[in-house]
Amino acid sequence: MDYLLPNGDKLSLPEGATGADAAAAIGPGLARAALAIKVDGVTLDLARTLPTGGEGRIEIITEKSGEEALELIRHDAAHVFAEAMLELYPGVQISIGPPIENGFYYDLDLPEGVTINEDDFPTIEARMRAHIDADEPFVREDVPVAVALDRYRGEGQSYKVELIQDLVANAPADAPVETVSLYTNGEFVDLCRGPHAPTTKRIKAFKLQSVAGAYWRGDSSRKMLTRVYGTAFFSKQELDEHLERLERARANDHRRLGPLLGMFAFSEVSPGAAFWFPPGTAVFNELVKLSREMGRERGYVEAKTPQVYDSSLWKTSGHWDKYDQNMFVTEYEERQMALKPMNCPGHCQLYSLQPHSYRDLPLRLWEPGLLHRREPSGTLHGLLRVRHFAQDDSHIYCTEDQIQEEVAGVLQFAFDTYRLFGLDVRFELSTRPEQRIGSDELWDKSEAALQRALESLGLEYDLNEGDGAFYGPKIDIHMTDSLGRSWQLGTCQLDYNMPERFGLTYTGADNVEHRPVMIHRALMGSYERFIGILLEHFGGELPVWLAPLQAIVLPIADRHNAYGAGIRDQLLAANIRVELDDRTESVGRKIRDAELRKVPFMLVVGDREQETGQVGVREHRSGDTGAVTAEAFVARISGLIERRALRI
RNA sequence: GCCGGCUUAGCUCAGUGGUAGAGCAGCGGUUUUGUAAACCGUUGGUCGGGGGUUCAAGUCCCUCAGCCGGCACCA
Repeated sequence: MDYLLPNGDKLSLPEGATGADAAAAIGPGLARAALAIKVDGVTLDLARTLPTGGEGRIEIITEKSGEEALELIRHDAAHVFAEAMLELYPGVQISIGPPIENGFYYDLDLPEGVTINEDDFPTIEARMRAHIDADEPFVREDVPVAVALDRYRGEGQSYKVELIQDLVANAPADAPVETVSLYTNGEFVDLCRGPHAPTTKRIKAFKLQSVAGAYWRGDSSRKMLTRVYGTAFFSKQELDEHLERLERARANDHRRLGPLLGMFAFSEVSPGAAFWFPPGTAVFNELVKLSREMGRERGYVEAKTPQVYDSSLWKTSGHWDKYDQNMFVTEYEERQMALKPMNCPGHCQLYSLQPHSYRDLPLRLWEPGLLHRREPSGTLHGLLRVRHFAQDDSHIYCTEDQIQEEVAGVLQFAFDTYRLFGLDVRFELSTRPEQRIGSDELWDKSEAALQRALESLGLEYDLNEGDGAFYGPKIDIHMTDSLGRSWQLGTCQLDYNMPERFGLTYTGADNVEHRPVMIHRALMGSYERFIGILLEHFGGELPVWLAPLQAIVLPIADRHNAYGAGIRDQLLAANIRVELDDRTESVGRKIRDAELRKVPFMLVVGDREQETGQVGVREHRSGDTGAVTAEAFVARISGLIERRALRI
């Protein structure tokens, strides 16, 4: 059969040829370098017979193939890890061990009373190293289901038994599962779909990284297994670089930067709630001001609603049933009250307190509302997951005909917002879940409206089928933190349900009462989370308009303090966040301290500046940029702040 | 909430079951400084809280809390 190579060349191979044969036919160097072969987009072991039929496009996977190649040896490393664990901890039950982004993990059920921690890694790694040095081939074997079941029952590997049983049970009727594939390396046999590299020796560098708990099958009602994370590379150097990258990323952790910049801190007396120092509060308020200004330009109107509500409101909204575990509830004068975890019920109440005409719609209510959510202790994470936060929250009440335009407006607004920060965000469209309310026709219409809005703006998005809210589909905006963890920022959700529950109406042109549709939207999400993400994105070097401290005046000697104070006052008068460093310290010291605080502008003033009415401007990281008059500097920084410039 | 780890001065961290330490910060003094750390001195601790073992606990055990890494959760 003729196969097609990536460069367009044809490769003729006899019937029954394997991937290894293909690589050898191309050249001996490639034969040595080959890890696996990709046929029509499917990666296979080199030892497997090449499929006939199909287009026959083949590509040899080598170390140079990037992620696909790394995935192979990381998966290999997971097997070697399990192999080592079975030897070191008799009675351990193994479950699954896939490659993941940047590494692999393996979930194990350790024998009763046995735990492992990072101190055990050197021993385990040494055992893994021995298996890698032994150059054990990975051998695939397809065996009948009954054989595999017998094998794992005999070994007491109940998780493997369950996996096989589920494979059989979940197979489609027209393609029943009769065999499963086992991969053997050394004495170790693992139920595995593959593919794998030819031998363990292809793992050139690896490291176990952390141990964690993980529920079997991701189900919190099932047993918690022990998960070990690790990674593997084709060279020690790449591994070291990877570990250094992780180390450097920690420098951008907002939990480190926030206190360093004097922005916020946390205290045991209120876990999951930030204490905002004045400089952090200034940053927070800049963002609120931004959403207020941008909203006003786009027809949003600001409202204020209460913090604490009678349980009847939460019963009406449905939170009392579905969300009670996540609310702070209190009681007084024999009434049950709860702090609001969301703004929408309050906004619906506000809507219902006045009559509405179709002429009022769309009504775009905005409130930077303070929320409290009783988040489980294990979920808290700096500013990114808190119990107390404020959302740039809006609820748009509109007619069905207005949905399309309103959603497009929200997305454009989101786009405009994120562009200001240079953030590269991901949009995700989540469609109808299995458990839902409303007719399919309504869902068709809602999903189409969201999709059209995304496409009309040319936004790329991922589709999350079945992940919508029970009352409507949604578009979420995601971004990753310094360590690559994904967080949801903004959201735009269509909701036919809550207006119904609250009996909201408007009088149409036909003088008949109609039900408005509601769009929940938040763009930054919570200001807390947004600030956390911004800090990590900018590594603490926020744009001037957002910087907690925008400029600092550094007198060279004490005799310049009075002049410096004058400069500071001039900047204060122009609404610039500025300090005077009049400590009895050398300029070098003052500059170093200001650099560490990442202050965008340092204004050095000495004899020369004092005589000419100037300031010596030093920019964070760029260094001395020369002297200008104080007025010229104020004009420059004010301009940067006013137009919210991303860069100096 | 669950699994594992961690918690010593404001911060970063040392500290064999036997007298709690260093650097930085802070404070006091000297120096008056020209673009990333002047010099000298000095304050500062219920060793996260509580309980236990022991002649003796920062160190060992139990427990609670917070934090870190994951898992589940994120309406």
